[in-house]
Amino acid sequence: MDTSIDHLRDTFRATGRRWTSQRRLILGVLEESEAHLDAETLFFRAKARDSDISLATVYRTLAVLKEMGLVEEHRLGEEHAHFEAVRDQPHYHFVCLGCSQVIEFDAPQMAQIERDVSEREGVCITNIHLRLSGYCAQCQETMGGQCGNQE
Amino acid sequence: MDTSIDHLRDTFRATGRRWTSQRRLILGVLEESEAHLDAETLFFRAKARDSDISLATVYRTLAVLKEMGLVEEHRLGEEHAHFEAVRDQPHYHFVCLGCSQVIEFDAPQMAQIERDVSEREGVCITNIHLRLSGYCAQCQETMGGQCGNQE
DNA sequence: ATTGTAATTGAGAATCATTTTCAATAACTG
DNA sequence: CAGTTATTGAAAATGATTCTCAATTACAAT
Repeated sequence: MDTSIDHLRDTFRATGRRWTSQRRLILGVLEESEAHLDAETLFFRAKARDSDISLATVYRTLAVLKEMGLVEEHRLGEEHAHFEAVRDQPHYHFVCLGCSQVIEFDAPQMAQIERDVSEREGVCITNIHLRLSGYCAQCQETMGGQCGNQE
Repeated sequence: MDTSIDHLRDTFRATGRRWTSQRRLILGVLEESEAHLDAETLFFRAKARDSDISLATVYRTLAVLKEMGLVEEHRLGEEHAHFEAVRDQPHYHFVCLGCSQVIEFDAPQMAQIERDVSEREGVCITNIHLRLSGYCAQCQETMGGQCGNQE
């Protein structure tokens, strides 16, 4: 039978890439994690299972997985990138400026925006990044109900 | 009379900040530029008028202007940040993966998304970053009509 | 205007995330 | 199994941004 892992391996081979233990490992960690891992966190989780893996390999593998459309990169804060395995339905992110928690949400209106912009500007859209920021319910309480305007 | 520049100076003073020639210069360059300058470009344009200004001051000033809500920072590519003076109506960005051109657009549907998310999640939203990427009309032609899916 | 003070500056060093180099290794091909 | 070459680990390199520190300068109070 043709498992999803087998299929993945073939996808790698078909593009002249190799299906290495490091790549299997990194993809595994990504898929079984809550989303939004940064490279460092991913590196430590991978290292727990293969103490020889290097941070450079993590970055290289993430680049390959992005190229293959299996992983998305997000800038949730200004600092460093976060990565998540691509899932079926698209989703967007809210980041709390107080506690840094990330809330995922869907927004059906995006489809319309995409259509509008494509048509109006004649462009072809392949990626959508929507990031809202502000304060989550708890942080609003802590701050006494105010809700400023800095990022 | 109370010009907008006078008002700006007072805003600086009121928060214990100083209204320096460097800050005036940087704000000036930002406001008379097409949007989306990166720090380096801004630095060179400022340097043309004050050869002593340093890149560190550009970054420091941008940080202050962001804090004051006068400037927004965007990640239009993965590499470095771009900055633009805040204008009245919000707008969003499309970035062409072929030629890197940036197209600004408005999306009235965002207001509804903002309301939906605020209510559903109990959050308070202070910032919205929407970035679409893909291929502009010209780049689509050059590539022969295909429109892939990598960022 | 003069002076004291504290914010700001320029220059360069430092930091942080990420990428590259290079020799050694290991995945695939025949 | 052997040859080719993509991939790897380690460390150096890069690029963007931030920090350090002594010198300067804006502002407030004389």
